Order: sequence, then C-alpha cells, then structure tokens
Amino acid sequence: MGRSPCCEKAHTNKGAWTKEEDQRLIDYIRLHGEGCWRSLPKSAGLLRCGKSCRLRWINYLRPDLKRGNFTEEEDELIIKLHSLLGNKWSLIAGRLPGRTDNEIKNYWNTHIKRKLVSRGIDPQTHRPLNSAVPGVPPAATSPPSLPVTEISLISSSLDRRPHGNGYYGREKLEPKAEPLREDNHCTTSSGTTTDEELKAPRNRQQAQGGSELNLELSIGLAPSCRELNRNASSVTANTAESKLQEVPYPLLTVPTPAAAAAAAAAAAVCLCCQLGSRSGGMCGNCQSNGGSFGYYAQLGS
DNA sequence: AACCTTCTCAACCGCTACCCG
DNA sequence: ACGGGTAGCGGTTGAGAAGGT
Repeated sequence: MGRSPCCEKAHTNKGAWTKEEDQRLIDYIRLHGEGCWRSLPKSAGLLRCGKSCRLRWINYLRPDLKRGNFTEEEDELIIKLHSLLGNKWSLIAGRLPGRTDNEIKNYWNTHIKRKLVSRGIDPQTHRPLNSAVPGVPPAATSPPSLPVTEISLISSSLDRRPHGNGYYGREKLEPKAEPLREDNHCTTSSGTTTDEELKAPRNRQQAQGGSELNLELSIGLAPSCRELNRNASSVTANTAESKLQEVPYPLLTVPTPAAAAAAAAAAAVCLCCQLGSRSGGMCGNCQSNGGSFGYYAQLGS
C-alpha cells in the first residue's frame, strides 16, 4: 500500500537547526506543550517535518536535559543496563535522568564500547573477549538480549517508575510532566499518559497483573540482596519478581572461565548482584552459584 | 599553514508498535 | 477485525571539530 511520507519533503528544511527555528519550537511548546508532532511544524511556523521537530526537542531543546560529560556512575549504570537490556536505548535513557536515548547511544558507540574493549570485554555480549569456556558460546554470537517475555517484564517495571527527564517511550506507562497546553485532541506524547492510564489497561495489566515489580530496587539505590530476596519469597513462584530472579544472565557473571562455567551451569544469578548492589558482598543467590561475582563489581570500582 | 585523518554527535531514515475510526 | 495514520525506536549518516603530520 505504501506509506505516506511523514512530511512534504519538498517544503521542509533539513540539516542543522538554526537558532530561530529552535526558538520557534521552544516558544511553541512552551505555549502549547508537546504533542501532535505532525501538525506542530505548521502551527509553529516551522518548515520542518514533525519528526524532525520531535527529535530536536527531545534530544536537544528540552529544558530538563543534562548537558555535559557523563559521570563515572552514569558510565557504569549504562554498562549494567546495556548488559541487561541490550540496545534498548530508550529504556536505558529512562534510568538516566536528563539523558536522551540518542545521547546514550552515541556515547555508547564512541566511548563505552572502547572502554569495554580495553577492559577485555565484548561490548555486545558483555563477556570477556577471549573467553573460550566450554559450553559458553563465543562472544560475538549472541547479543545480550533477553527472551521477549523477560524484556517485556523488565520494560514494564522500568516504565512504572517516574524519571527525571520526563521522557517516556512508547511502552512507558508513567505519567509525564503535566502538559502546558490545555487541550489537545491529538494523541500526544506528553498528554496521553493520563489518558493512557485509562485507555491502556493492557499495558497496565502487563505491568501489574498481580505481579508488581520494581526494578528500582535493583538498579538505583538498591536494597540489600537479603531484602530483595525476602520480598521475592513473599510472592508466589510465578510472579514477575520471582521470574526476574530466575532470569538467566550468564553473560553478566563471567569473570573467569571457571566462574563462567559455573554461571552457565547454574544459569540463575541474582539480579541485584548483577546490577551492582553488592557493596556488602555476595548475596545468597550468588553464593549458591559458586561464587560467580558479577565482574562489574570488580571492574567498576 | 595546509592537508589529512579521526572523532563526535545532531539529524535523518526506515521500521515497528500502537491507536483509532 | 482491519487498515490507515502517527509516535517512537534503533541504526546509520554526514558535517564540523579536533588532532596529527
């Protein structure tokens, strides 16, 4: 059938944005809020396609963006999240207030990849580059993506947490910052969320469904492993939390060939430990896994 | 100073998921 | 249930900056 172009290419500017264009976009969004990107350029008097406006706003003009260098903590968090989520830049960005998916993607490709390689870690698989462990496939063969069901569980849990930059991807469920405009009949990225909460029970069910889970426990200022385990033990075996506990991430826990073998065999490593909340040492899960520390713990500090 | 190479990152492109009539 | 329209995502590109010769 063929897709209609997102904009009338003949009458749109391309390339770098001028200050005037930026100002027009900022002014317009200040007045009317985000949303209805398709019609925004016309309304704002911009000779740009809506997509371009959206990108410009999200990646550059949003007032809550944190410009400047990434901190060491951000670096490590990105690495950990990437090892967990793969190239889900928008989800990763959701955990880094003030950072955009594009920014993180660029930063990953230009800095972190190199950093990991210099550490001897394959940036795609998060395995040691020269690991030749029996039973563990070569680094380049398998991306660190999780099974779809697990990804969606994680996405849902991530999405349920508000984050500072107010940027929510399609799957994100948390309400955004209140839009500035009063009314908008378009489906908006900023205004839908409230509606979304009403209209999208499917997503909510996915996230809740009797299995409320909160990855913040693991990623941010994580509670002790014990606490997480206690919480996990209080829910039924088939809840999302317990599923997360079961997610096999041998990729994350391969510091040595021996540990790699142990991890691959056990294939069940405590998430909180993988995500770096091990300040107090190994948790019970990891201990039962033959001492397969997440190697980030050793590298990160 | 001029040229070349490498690096960075903003912007674009194409695809997919989702919404709505 | 279906199809069109739109927003959002991830991969890629290319212009400009920075560094090297």
